[in-house]
Amino acid sequence: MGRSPCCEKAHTNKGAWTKEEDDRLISYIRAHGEGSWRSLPKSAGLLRCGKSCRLRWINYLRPDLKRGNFTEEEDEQIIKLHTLLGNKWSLIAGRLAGRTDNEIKNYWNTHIRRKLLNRGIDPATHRPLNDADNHAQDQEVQASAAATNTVSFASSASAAIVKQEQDTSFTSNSTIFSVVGENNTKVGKGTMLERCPDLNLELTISPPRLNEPDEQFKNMEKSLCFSCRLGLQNNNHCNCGNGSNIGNISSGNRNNSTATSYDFLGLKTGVWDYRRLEMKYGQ
DNA sequence: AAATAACTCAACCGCGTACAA
DNA sequence: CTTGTACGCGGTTGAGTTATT
Repeated sequence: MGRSPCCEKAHTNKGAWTKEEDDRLISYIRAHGEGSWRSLPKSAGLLRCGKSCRLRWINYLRPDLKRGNFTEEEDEQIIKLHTLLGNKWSLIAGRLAGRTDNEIKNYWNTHIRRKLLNRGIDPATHRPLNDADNHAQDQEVQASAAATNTVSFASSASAAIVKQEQDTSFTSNSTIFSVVGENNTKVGKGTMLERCPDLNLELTISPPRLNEPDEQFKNMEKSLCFSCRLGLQNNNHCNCGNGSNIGNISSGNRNNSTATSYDFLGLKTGVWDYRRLEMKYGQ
């Protein structure tokens, strides 16, 4: 299928935006709201392509943008989210108020990458540098792991870094969602990984586990909410009390036996929404 | 002070996907 | 079901800025 150009290339400005263009865009969006990017430039009297307008608004002009330097907390949050999601910058940005995907992507490439390299961690895999042997071992074990329907959250990166339980399965009433390590094994509660196994951290949808989990894992599953299991203890979606804030369970009654939906990584989710994730991220 | 290397980040480009016709 | 359009995303580029020699 042929693809039409996103806009008329002729008669459009390119490069840096002028103050006047910014003002026009801001006042137009204030009056008419976001959206209809293709027709916006003409309506707003801008000689820009719609795509360019959208980008300018989202990355620079939006009033809710934070701007300014990233804090240490934000750094760590980005690293943690990148461990889970890989280069899904928009998803990562969704978890950081006032930050854009472009901003985070740039910041990752210019600062955090270097920071991780200085720590001796490969920013692409979150594994210690020169860890090829371990990787081969992990792959071997993975080959024997049981097959499940898989939601691949990150195709390339996705390796867990220390201080995070490898098996972050949680039970949502009738369905078990598992975020499992590549070697499909669990590490006891409180165990710190001394090295970074090449965790795939794929979200899997599978029937409830039949075999009895270890006692310590039963306890862990009872005491930690999904948010905490993802290593996001400090976010405002924690609802188990182990994190800092009251959670954000949208169905209201946490103990209700009916389906419960969670605000997962900024996406209002329930059982069906996980399927949407599968469609989007499944390979 | 000048040259140039390194860095930053706004903007661009191409592709994939959702959706309407 | 097919086709066309619009949008959103991730990778890349390059102009401007800062640091170093």
